Amino acid sequence: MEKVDGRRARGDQSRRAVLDRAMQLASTDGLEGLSIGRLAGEVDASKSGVAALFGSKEQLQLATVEAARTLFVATVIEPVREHPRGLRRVVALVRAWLDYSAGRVFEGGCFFLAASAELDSRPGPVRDAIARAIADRDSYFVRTINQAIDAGELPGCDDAEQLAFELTSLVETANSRSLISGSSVPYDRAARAAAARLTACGADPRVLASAGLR
Amino acid sequence: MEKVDGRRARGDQSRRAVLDRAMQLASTDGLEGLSIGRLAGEVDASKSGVAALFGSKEQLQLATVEAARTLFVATVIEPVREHPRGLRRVVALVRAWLDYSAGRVFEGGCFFLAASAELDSRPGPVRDAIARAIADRDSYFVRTINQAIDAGELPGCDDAEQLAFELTSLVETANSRSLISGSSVPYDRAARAAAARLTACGADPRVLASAGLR
DNA sequence: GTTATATGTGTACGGTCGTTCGTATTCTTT
DNA sequence: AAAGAATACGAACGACCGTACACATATAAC
Repeated sequence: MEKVDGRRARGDQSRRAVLDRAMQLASTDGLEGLSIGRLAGEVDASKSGVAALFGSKEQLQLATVEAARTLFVATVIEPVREHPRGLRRVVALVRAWLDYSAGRVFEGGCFFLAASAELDSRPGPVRDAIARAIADRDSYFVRTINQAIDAGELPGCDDAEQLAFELTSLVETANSRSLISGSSVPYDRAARAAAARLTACGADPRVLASAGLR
Repeated sequence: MEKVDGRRARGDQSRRAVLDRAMQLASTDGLEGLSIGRLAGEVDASKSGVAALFGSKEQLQLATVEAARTLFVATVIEPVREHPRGLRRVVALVRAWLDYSAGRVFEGGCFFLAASAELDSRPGPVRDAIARAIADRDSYFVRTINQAIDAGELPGCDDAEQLAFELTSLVETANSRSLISGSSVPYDRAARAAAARLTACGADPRVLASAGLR
């Protein structure tokens, strides 16, 4: 007998509908490009209604970032956690991250890369939220790599942060280059480079191949 | 006896003043964030005057991209061309590119990375201009690497495009990570990774060290 | 049943935007 | 000297923006 608050339930549903659109819009037009009026039109609601649901544009942007974060975790992180700790999970993460980008879970490619580039130099709560999300993602990546190192599956690697930086750079550049050139080749280049980098660290080629990293 | 057109000379000077500000503004607030009125205020001109100088906002954006391209060439490409062809020039390019980003020639970091991320998914002439500038820069990079390969200075490298992609990804990620985290560490990571990547190709460590790539 | 709370709508306000028009001024061309 | 072109300005336009307020409605809490 869960206590359901019909008001909140309805409101949450409306918020979700708006946020679903807002994430896509923000990934292509930027978080600053979000417009309450336009958003309201796209979900068949009134402008003042949408404004009331979020309070202000900045709060709408923050909610959009949080929704994107949740979607990223559900799409990339959660599935990866089903792989065993160690190298397997590292390569699964790289593969899932590339697929998330290439699969255009967000119309405009990786949400956080777009948002980061947009708000890079614009101080404020929204920028801070983006920075935090990226820092969290980074630290998860580093932890995952460290588990592989601890398991002895990357004997040639002594700096997890450095390796994380390099693998991240491949994924992110594949994303942006694919978008601007309209080609999927960058994803192949990134996968190939990631495989080579991990091989140089002594990773088992069979594990790499199992994730399609060649 | 050069024929000077006082009108055009004056107009060009005004345009230059506007574009100098526009490049900086666009690097932080985006090309879409450019506003004719705001720009006019910052160079002490009238809104309609600035509008007349460029015709339309889109033409102002295109002129801004062209100005940024020229500045990039003057800052990064030209100095690098004074180094001899081959590996020396490759490492000089990587170093100059990192320095251009870290030195904040544009307040918002690399202009083209910011513009590319912003206009990724927004078809139009401005996006096309960005895409062209990036493609040109890429092809120059590939050509430079091929010269080193032809000179036998990268015996372990058989795919210049792949190497260019990887080095580019390091520079660009150093840029964006430095901006969002407010740290210069990413530049060190990128330099270290670039050095390792080139060393793996058989590059002379002394040449790498001469450009501060370690 | 009454009061409080959350969702929604309609309307209006002040502000900024890009663009246009009329006009004055300066410089080039003829 | 006259005509034309390029700068520059001020004013005004219509459109959209975020926000605020009044108000109606539905649900929860008491």
